[in-house]
Amino acid sequence: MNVQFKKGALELCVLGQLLNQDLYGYSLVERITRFIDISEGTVYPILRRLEKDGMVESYLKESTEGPARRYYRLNARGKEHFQSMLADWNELSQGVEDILKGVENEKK
Amino acid sequence: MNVQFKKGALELCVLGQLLNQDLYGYSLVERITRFIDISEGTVYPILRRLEKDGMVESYLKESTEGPARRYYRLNARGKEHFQSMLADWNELSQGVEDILKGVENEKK
DNA sequence: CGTACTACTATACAATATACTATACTGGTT
DNA sequence: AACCAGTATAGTATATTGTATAGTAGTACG
Repeated sequence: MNVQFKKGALELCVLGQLLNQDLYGYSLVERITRFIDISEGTVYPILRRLEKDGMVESYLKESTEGPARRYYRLNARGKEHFQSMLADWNELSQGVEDILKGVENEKK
Repeated sequence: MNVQFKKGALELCVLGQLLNQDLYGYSLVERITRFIDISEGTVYPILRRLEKDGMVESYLKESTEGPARRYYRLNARGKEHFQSMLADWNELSQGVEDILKGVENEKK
């Protein structure tokens, strides 16, 4: 998979997952990896950045299956950010589609 | 528009435009800008990179409306590259869609 | 002489990949 | 009981790479 395509998209996916429930980093990796190849070393920096930028808040919770989990909760600002990113994403993917549209037609 | 989303996507758009006709840098900017905001300082590096990587060949052609235009022609390798990128793009955008799907449903 | 057309470059910025380190618990073997 | 492998979990440093910004410069035309 072209690496560059993922730029920004992974953050959008993380935000989308947090929209309806608090999740911890490792579970985000598991969830997203079902659809897009992503590694831990990518998710944690995203979460740190989101926290630094005031989009999410985090809290620790004990686990019976390993070390304590750090859950992330999307706050109001994060939700706005998600909506804004989603709009951009839709705009871009629509733009790409429009630009490539007709290529097949003209081809023959 | 989120800058990061465009990573890679602009190259895909350039390749798509060159699939059926040779074009020069400035015209690529004009064509793509109709759908996605892109500047000259972004297009020329992409073209240089594509040429360096053996995806396109270029040639000069005089113009009556300004300096000579450098046209770019997509070669066989470039066409393969486009198909490969397009597949990746479709895979990613499908992945993002799948991940975000259901978010609205769960919401209420 | 100003404006549009066209090519091109240098620098900075930002997100991801890679390749780690480190800790906690579980289950099996000795 | 002690050890060890494996899984779960959090985290970091460095390199790579593509785009944005802000230019320079040259040609044609009014």
